[in-house]
Amino acid sequence: MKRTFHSSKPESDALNAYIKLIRASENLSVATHRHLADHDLTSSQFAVLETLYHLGPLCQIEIGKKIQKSRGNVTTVVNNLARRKLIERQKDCRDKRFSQVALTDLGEKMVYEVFPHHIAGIVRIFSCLTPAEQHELARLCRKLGLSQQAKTY
Amino acid sequence: MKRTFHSSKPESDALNAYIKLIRASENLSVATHRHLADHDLTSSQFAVLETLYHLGPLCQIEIGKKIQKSRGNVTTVVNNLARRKLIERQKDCRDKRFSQVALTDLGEKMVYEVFPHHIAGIVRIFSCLTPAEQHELARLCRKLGLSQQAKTY
DNA sequence: TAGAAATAGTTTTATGTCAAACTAATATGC
DNA sequence: GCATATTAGTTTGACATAAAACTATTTCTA
Repeated sequence: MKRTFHSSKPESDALNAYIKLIRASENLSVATHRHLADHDLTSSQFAVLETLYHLGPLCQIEIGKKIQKSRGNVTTVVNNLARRKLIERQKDCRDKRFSQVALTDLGEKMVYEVFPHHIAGIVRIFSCLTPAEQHELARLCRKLGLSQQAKTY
Repeated sequence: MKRTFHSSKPESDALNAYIKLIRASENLSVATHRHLADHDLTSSQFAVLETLYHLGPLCQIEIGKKIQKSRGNVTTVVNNLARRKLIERQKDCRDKRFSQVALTDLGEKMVYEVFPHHIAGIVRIFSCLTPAEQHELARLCRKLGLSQQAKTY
């Protein structure tokens, strides 16, 4: 079988970079997810805990902006964390539409437990690249990211 | 608030590269997903169609290896594509455990319709990088990917 | 060759994810 | 001031995803 569409040079260059980047990112996700799963946390749950740790209590819309997820999804993830008493919702008295979401003591403890190992894992994975290579990778990814904000695909 | 864990230089280099790579990849996913959604296809559904187009009929285990997803997930995605008559399951006569999954004519038509635009979108996004930069990005991502296969995080 | 191990696939359970419809509260404009 | 916009959050429906338990079939092995 092995059919394929015709590819010009610019196409195959772009496609190759695309597939390599996607694969690298998927591998990173798998690795980090595996570690977080030891603490029964998903990536999104950890992202919420980490965000609240760094920035303090936030409303759900703000959380959504930080972790780049939809409103409905934030409701789900926050529900699952609240059920485990890792975070708390508090209705804002002034504007009852808002809920302030804050880490509980238990949630903070979880961040302390998980975060250092999380960082160490990432450092270990990236240690196959020299510092210069890490900078260059970051630069290229940033350039790629910026260019997309304008484009509609 | 703005609390943060202490970060050494190697840590912040790795973390910076990590976050930039994840973000770039997420942006790519959003862009491609938006296009595919116009044809009511998810990324996984398209990945299955594309794989079957390139390699011909495969069993579900093989599909799972190609698109890097679990057995159960392949069942789900294949079900959803089969419901729309884009693919067909055929029980293997020799070994009844296997199902050969093949594109239907309708599925092939879908690939022809979607693929060129899909490629064009990727090329457009990556056009913000020079060919040399695209090569370098691919090289760094590949290096990162390879290093992970050995490591347990 | 009969029982055990392995294999392909499905089902179940729990979570994530989005979009769209919805509710409740606040802000705006005439 | 009241009708209308907007905004924060929830709910719903459809799909994705993994892990684990399960079924059916085949292979291995003693």
